[in-house]
Amino acid sequence: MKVAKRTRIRGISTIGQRNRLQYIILGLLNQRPQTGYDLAKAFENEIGEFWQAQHSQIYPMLKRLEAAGEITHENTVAGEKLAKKQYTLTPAGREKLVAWVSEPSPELTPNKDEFILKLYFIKTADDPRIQPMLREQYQLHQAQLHHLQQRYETVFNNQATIDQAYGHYLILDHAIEREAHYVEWLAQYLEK
Amino acid sequence: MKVAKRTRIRGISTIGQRNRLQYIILGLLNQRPQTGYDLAKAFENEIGEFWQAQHSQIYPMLKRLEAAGEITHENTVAGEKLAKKQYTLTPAGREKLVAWVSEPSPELTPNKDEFILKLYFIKTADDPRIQPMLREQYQLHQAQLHHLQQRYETVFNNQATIDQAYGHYLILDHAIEREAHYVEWLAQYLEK
DNA sequence: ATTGAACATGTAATTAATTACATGTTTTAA
DNA sequence: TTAAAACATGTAATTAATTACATGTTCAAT
Repeated sequence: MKVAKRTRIRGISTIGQRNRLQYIILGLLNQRPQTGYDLAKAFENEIGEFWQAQHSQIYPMLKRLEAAGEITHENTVAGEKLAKKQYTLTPAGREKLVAWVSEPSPELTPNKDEFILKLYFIKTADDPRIQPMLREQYQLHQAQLHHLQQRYETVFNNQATIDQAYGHYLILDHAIEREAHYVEWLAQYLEK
Repeated sequence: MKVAKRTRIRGISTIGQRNRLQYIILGLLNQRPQTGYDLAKAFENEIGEFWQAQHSQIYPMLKRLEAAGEITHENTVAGEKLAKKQYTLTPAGREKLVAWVSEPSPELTPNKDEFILKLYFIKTADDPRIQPMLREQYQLHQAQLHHLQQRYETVFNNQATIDQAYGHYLILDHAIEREAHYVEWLAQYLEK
């Protein structure tokens, strides 16, 4: 069996060529049968908070997964003649999904934040660009924090929802904590 | 002038096609003239903490930047005949670097963390996979935290170094805070 | 003397992902 | 009724990045 090799620089591995989209699609189809269009929509909604994919990547991936026997589709027609393909997980697909979730994730992902990258090239504390940059990032992350908090209040307003989507709850909680902490860190270096 | 377009999903933009490597190379050459080999080394050292690039990407990029008039090179020979190309920023290259650092960075970068992605597909709090996953991530991020703290102690052991590499200091401080907070978050959900 | 690690520079093949191109249907609101 | 938004499915072109292929030199340790 072929195993993907990864470059590894002091524990931080590259992330580009791992093809996680296939697992996301399997995971989404495990929730319920869906069309490619539905999956593309999912990337504009909750999963879009932490992963992106366009329909131009999704449709070919659906064909690949079907060719591999991990999903199947059923043709349906909406209205008079609008063709739809409803995709479903096969047992093999479900197995692959479970295997992926169960296997270790021993890699740190580099966070490719352009602001951080720019800071690296600023040498002195009195560089006049620093404060405007901090202010811009403060606004950006403050807004994102509010957005995530609103999502939390909308989605997880009762214990039942948390119980039914516990992983989603965890990662939203994590994202909120991360943004709150980012904002705090920025505030620490912002001049009053 | 052609301007790169970006997809945007509720403020989170994609990051793939932005070609930041060119700016990193300009930034590194601004510090001092260097060879492609030197630049590749830099990605194994401090800049490697938050950005990666292989020599197979660096050498072609150097040619592109030189063709664009942003860098030039000088041939030197080490020992008897080992050819080296020492690259230097041109005024145009320096201008481009300054422009990039100065322009806004109004985008949030999605953090493509595989562990987070897997969590999303776990539905209930009593799923037996959660605790082992949390423990694995705890170890991973604890180790990374220690690594970053050691780097901090090695590199920034005096005020003069902080003053001369203030941006680097900021981002290392940020990375340490981020990891410490990640570890705390994991601990919160770890069963004793 | 020899050998392995580090120095040094490239190209080729492949994959993932983005952006653009392309076409048609159904629903909803003005 | 008509026009725009949303539904629905694809392909093509391009870019960034990874992995592998390819070659040769110099230095340090044995």
